[in-house]
Amino acid sequence: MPELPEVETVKNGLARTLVGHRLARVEQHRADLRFPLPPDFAKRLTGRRVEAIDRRAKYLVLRLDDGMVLLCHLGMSGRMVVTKSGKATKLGEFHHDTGLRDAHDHIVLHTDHGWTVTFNDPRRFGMMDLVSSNAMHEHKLLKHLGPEPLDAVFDAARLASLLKGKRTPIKAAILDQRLVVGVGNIYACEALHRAEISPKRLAGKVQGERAEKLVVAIKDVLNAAIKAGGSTLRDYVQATGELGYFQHSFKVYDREGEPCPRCKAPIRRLVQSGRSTFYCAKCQR
DNA sequence: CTGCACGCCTGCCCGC
DNA sequence: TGCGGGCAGGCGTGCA
Repeated sequence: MPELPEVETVKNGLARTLVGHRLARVEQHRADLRFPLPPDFAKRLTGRRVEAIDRRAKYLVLRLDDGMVLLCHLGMSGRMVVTKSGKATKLGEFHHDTGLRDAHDHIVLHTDHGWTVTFNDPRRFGMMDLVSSNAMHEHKLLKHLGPEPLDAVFDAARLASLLKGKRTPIKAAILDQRLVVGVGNIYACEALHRAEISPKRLAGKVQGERAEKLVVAIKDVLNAAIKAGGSTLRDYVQATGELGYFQHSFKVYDREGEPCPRCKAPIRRLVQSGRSTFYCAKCQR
């Protein structure tokens, strides 16, 4: 489910349920997700109070009352399903009154006030880890991450300098989490369309005016998507059951053959480093 | 160092 | 109806 706007939406949904509450019981149904879960994972979470929930890049950061942090990444197909008394609040199609568990419900957190948060991830590209709060930014998976795109420090000058001399296509560059975090395949396509930049343009040649337009496009598209509650694809459901609706605002993503909303030329699809890119060959240069 | 293909998984959709 | 191929919001690894 996740690019930055979806993770941000999940974060907000989880915060309402978890912050200020203790994890009275934790179910762990697998030893590993993408990576092995740490030893005594469920045991170490049990009894902890969730102090706050943050986001870094596409990682959820649950701050616990013992100075530890629960890091979660949703991968491609991970979801957090919030339920009460074993029933979905809405639309949680696999949480029936019977209490039957879905085959991909890997971790279930039960709070001290009768709510559950279920991490469900069919493809298991997601991850969870426990790390001390102090050491979090030195975590192997976090230490090379680039700037947050919505931070003020991420501006045209910063982007231009990050791209300078890069010989990869700009589409690949903005997907690279070492350059800037949070932008995934959908929002990369959408941001490049907004900025009228071809996904094939050499990253190093996105400078000056183009870098300015791209920074604005990235920030605008992410902010608009957050406001819409993220994008809901293939019937996936957000944390509390509400559906994000930004997918209705896609200009190019998954719209091959449809007319470009700006110039009416047909949207094209191409594959770059193994991933679909959707773009308008006429107005993106 | 850089850029890119591959693999990790399951599920769904399409064409035959 | 069944089956195979291609595709899917991510990212670490290993290769040239």
